[in-house]
Amino acid sequence: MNKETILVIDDEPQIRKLLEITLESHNYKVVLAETGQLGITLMASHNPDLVLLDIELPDKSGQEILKEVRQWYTNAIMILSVINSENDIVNALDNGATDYLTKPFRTAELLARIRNAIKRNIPNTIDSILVFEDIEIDANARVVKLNHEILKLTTTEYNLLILLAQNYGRVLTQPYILNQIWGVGSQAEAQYLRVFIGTLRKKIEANPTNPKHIITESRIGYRFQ
Amino acid sequence: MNKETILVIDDEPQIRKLLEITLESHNYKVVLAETGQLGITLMASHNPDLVLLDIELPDKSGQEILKEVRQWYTNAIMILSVINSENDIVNALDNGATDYLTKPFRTAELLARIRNAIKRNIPNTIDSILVFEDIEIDANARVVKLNHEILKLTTTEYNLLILLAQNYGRVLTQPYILNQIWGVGSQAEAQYLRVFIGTLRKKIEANPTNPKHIITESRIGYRFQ
DNA sequence: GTATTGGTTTACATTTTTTAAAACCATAAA
DNA sequence: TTTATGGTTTTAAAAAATGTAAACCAATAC
Repeated sequence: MNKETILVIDDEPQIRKLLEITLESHNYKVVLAETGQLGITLMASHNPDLVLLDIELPDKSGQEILKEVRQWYTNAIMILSVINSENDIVNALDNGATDYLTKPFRTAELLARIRNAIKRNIPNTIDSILVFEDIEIDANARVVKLNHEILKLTTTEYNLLILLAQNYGRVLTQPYILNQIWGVGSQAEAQYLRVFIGTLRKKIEANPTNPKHIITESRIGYRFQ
Repeated sequence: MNKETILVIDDEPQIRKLLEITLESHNYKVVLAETGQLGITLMASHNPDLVLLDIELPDKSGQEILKEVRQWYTNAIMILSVINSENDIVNALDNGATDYLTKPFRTAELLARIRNAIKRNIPNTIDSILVFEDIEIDANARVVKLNHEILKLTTTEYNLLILLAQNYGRVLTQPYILNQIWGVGSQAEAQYLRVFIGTLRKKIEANPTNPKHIITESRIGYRFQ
């Protein structure tokens, strides 16, 4: 499964570093922002599963950010703050914060509250469905259909197809594909790729010998269309 | 609009009285319980919008209550406790508490957290009856029928089936299922899942060796159809 | 106390997937 | 025609994941 992404918006470098290390060691993907404005941009571009938001930022107050982003951002926003005033807490919660934790926080509690908050996120219903003539890929459900019939693909086959399909029309080089699917340092295993391209073609091409979807670009790589 | 109902489970009469007055003056309907056992009964009969649960009760620990009722009660449960130990907080949240507030609490903060928690309740009974060919699931009545015959399912079997059925057509990863059914940190117990998938298949599949409903997606998880 | 029920564990058989190697094919350059 | 290059197919072996039966244990009902 994909790692969950957490965006940290805090102006203190030490806090950012601390959170980055803590969260990454618990298998989250971490994105950092130093200012509120950058934070908002990153929320829009990365759509993180959770935002850790410092309420006091140099450029913009956390309360303002909350009001602004709650128009379109629906995942969890947890406030981290040195301020323990009741007024701030009430305002933050009423402005749409999911939770409010005062600094200094305890790590295990923070992590438990993060798990809790992410669990309550409303699952994204915008189905990312890609359709290419007879092939239909629903990345959300992890289901691929050929002529409306569900196809059985192995993990590697599926990952490869997704990679190609998400870059349809574009030639992906062999080293790039190998790195994406088999990880770094697998250039030597260029042979695997041919094997899996072969099995994929057998499953999705009407005529595997004369492929319509997975096109070989000799000496370069492959292209999906 | 109908008044929102809050169930208070606490053994101290002064706290009950205080909460009753505070909450009623903010236009909530309040139900009181002195013991854990009575609290559970009232949760079942009144289905309150939120439960305020003291973690230390004479007859039953709040943690036990949490584990027990989270099988069927989905609205918010807020823990109120004099205990401020990190361990208790983490356990409560991982056992399904919505929030954890230490006594003495501040009234405005409590009210803001209550508003916040109730807002996040998942509205009930939207599509409580699911039908898949020979299988009929009435989540409201907690009844599953196979060819119009009522099936006897254990709690775990039922929860697993509901989880799969509510996400029909979508592949659910093993870690996700484990977290949903057995709680946080149960990835190690991947074996349970196989056993229960097995027993479920025996009960709902015409031919358990060649399942039509619960499909295995090797290395990923399972899909219901 | 005994029986029953449901959840947990263990052990092992079975199946699926991945890796690896080798044989084979097609095409174009020498 | 031969050789080099890249691509495809087949097969075998290894590794990993899945399924199933049965033993075990705790809680509850009788």
